Amino acid sequence: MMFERVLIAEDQESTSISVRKTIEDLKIVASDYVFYCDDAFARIQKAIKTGQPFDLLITDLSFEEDHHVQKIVDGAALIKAAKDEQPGLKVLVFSAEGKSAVIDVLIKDLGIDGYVRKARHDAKELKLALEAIAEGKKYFPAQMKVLMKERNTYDFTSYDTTIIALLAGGVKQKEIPKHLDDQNIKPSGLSSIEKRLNLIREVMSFSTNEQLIAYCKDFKII
Amino acid sequence: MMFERVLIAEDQESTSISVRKTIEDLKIVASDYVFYCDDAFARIQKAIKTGQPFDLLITDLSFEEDHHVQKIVDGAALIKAAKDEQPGLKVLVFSAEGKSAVIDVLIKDLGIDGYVRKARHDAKELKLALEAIAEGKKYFPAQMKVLMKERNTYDFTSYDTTIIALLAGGVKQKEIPKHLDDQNIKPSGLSSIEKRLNLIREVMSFSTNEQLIAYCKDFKII
DNA sequence: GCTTTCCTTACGGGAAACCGTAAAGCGAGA
DNA sequence: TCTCGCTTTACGGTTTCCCGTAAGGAAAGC
Repeated sequence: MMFERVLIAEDQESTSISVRKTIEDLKIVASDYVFYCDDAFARIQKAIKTGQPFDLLITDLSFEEDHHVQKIVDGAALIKAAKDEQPGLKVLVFSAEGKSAVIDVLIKDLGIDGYVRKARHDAKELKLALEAIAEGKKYFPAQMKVLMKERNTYDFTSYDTTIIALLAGGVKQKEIPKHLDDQNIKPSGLSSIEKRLNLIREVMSFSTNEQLIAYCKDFKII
Repeated sequence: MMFERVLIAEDQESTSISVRKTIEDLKIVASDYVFYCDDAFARIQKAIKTGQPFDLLITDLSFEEDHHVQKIVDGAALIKAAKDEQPGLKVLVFSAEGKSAVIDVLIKDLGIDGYVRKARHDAKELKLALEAIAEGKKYFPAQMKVLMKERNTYDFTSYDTTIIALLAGGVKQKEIPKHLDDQNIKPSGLSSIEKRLNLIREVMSFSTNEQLIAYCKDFKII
């Protein structure tokens, strides 16, 4: 049983058009689309009030900022808000984002039903995902699992990425303890930070912090 | 006088579909589309041989790698190869890339005719760009000029990027002179390298090398 | 030929980062 | 409460990096 009412939140007009086309191909007539998260949330609320809630939300993750100031600024926040309002709402994420950590959170914390990466054959995948979710299944493509494995050379904890992000932001090592204290992150001792960095470099066979930063940028860890 | 023969190089199927739709709306019937740069180049060559060369190439910048190994891996290289083969070919870049100094290179070195950023209203912009280029004009939206102004004034020389790339590769500063000597790059003195890095950091208001590496990765300078 | 100027290199003091070791904290369990 | 085990911190010695100054060297101009 295919969906009846679908909402598309996607800021790239060109992508939005394609998604709508895919939806139409599946004979779904009651779809709606928006370019801003706040609009999406408003539509969801209104649909509930009028007794015709959406069955499915298809949303991007990153929305570009513009003059139009928004309360909800990205897809993750939109999903959270939407689920609070309508827990049974199915959610399909359609994004160019490839970072496994991000997607992991979406699955575990927000309970999304599917994920399609913007890439070659994404339109076909979108269709497959819609069909799968309509049948009550989840849809997470194989290539994603591959990505998760490939990136597993070392598990960067949020502690690691915090430190690395500070370094990349120009903060000197010996000043990192202050920053961590401000955020109530422990351990905050300089030695602990040194040790942690040393461990990471050793495991990854890096000789310098510069190399580490380059790696993290390449793999979108920060 | 609108284009007659248009080639679309875009790896995201969903985006490709939209671009094709826009093209059709403009009554262009002889369009062709591909998902890989190598295919695009082959089509261009073939079209020349059969006496029906393309008028316009619409291309993305970044193409995702997959099992299919390619000689040409990104849009910039494709444009270069295409222009070598057919100097008169008009080129419109359609990409999500927003900040990069790469765009500057595209305009100055590759002589592209237009640039449309994947964002809200990109489909409408695409249409405007096509009309402008068809009239022999260039199309670079206002928002990009702002970005170009905001862009940092520092020009990274190939010397700079060589050094920075070495750092990002894990080479220690004091070992860089050897590497430069091996490549017959002068100056190779440690002091010169230190001075150079110091200058860059000062101009860009960076406090550490880590921050510099992060910046260069973000802006695809290395 | 001889400055002048600019660029490169050499050197040295001081700061930061690196790394091993030892001490201090802290929770779990007897 | 005390001990055990683990984690965090503190503290040195060493290396590397940072940065100012001065010496060397080549090209341009008079």
